[in-house]
Amino acid sequence: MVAQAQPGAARLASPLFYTAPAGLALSILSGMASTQTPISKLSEHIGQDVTLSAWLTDKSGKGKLIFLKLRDGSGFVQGVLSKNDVSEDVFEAARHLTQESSLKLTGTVRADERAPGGVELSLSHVEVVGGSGEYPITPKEHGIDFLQDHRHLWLRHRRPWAVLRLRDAVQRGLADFFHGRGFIRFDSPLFTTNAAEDTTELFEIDLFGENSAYLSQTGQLHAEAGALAFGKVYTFGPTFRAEKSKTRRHLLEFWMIEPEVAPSDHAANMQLQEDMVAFVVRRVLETCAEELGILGRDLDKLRPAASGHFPRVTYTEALEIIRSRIESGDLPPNVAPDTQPVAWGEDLGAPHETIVGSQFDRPVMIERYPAAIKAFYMQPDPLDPRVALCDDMIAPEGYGEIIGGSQRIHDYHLLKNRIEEQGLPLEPFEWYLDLRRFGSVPHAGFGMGLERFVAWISGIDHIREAVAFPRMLTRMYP
RNA sequence: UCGGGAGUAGCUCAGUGGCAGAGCGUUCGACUGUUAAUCGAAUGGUCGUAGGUUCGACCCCUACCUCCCGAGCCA
Repeated sequence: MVAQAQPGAARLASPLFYTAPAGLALSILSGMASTQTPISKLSEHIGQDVTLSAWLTDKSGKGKLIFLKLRDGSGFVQGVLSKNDVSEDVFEAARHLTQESSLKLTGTVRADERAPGGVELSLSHVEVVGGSGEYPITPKEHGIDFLQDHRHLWLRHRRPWAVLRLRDAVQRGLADFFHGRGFIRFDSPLFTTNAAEDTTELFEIDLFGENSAYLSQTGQLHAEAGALAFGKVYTFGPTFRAEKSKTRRHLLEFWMIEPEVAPSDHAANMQLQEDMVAFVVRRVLETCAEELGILGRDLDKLRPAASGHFPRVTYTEALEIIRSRIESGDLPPNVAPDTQPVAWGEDLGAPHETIVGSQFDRPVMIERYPAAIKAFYMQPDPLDPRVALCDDMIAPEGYGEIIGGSQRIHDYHLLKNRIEEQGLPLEPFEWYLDLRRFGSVPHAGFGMGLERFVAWISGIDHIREAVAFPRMLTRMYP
């Protein structure tokens, strides 16, 4: 069970904070705002006295020295408390500080080779703002189930800190990329009445008894309406898939960015994917050295993707790669040795994607899958109608599919036939067919799963860590 | 849904058909440079749940629950 902080102890430790009259509290808070120094800025204040608010992540002692490991959200630093520098009361109280107590500290910033990060605080005063009970996540090892149960607290630790800051950097990079190219953000609804693909993957929502709706599994169809109105749009938001998948690549609720461009075609669509991924990888390499370092990410495995030039292979070529790799017995370590080759017309499984991905040092795009195994809205290749003008982008290092995209059918009759062939009802798609009745044009787009992308960038082995509070078959709490 | 693995102290795990264990954490004490500090002491249990076999079950059997890994499906 989660240990509770003891409010009584906190009040005792800092009576002023809890009992001060409103006016006084306000002046304290405004004073804090003007003098607080974030840990990330400490290196700009060497030799100066600073005040900061932070949480205690760990503590160790050496007789008349106490080392406080501090975190304030912006970064991490060590504070040193020497018995000679502070009053007996402060030193004695510091000896008994508990993990994750929130503190207000005053001290001198000092460059010190012995400190990780090169900067250290010589503390002159420490005051407890909020006490902490027996904090469950210790500096020792924990299992994933325990950590997930305490995700609300686990977020405070280094690894989630690094991953979720990378997620933020990726999201900002994506927004900058698209706006730099004249896209507008155009967000699709989350309640929908029609499935883009298989209805078994939809979460049904009861709407006041009479009607039902579904949680959106893609924003693409509505984004197509946006593209025909604005030219270049992207939707970005949560999507929901009722897949009973228990793998490192699946969430029930995940965030997807879906650009859609009109007019556009298959070739331009693939180039856009490559440019987007390369741009964001470059951005992360430039701005997130600390986060990548905390995660121990091998940057040499990330750098090739920053320079673009992603290989493209057709589905048919991919089958040949898979067949020859299986025949030679040269399989990646995480692919089962009994993996079978794929016959033309069958879909690729995750192990097959891993085999193809392992051929290259950067993402690879597999294009022109058989139309029969792909979604109804994908444009058939005019040179070979058996295949669709579509592609999947496979991340290296076994991270699997991060993007799926296609040129969309722009011909009214062809689209209507495809909907009917799939056994889907026409009525919910009337608005979608309207897009072809009125000034249709070849257009294309794709969807990228944010958490899969972040997992690859971070080098973490499961996408549940790429989102603050993952929603999975076995996880709805906290 | 299918296949494999696991469930014992707050955490990570060992364990044997016959008295329930270790390390870490926590608490107290020592130590002026710790980095998962070290040293000494204290603290800690419905052995996932229910039933069965047995003189005796944490251990063997059955069912169920939960989690982990993989497959399918996908981003």
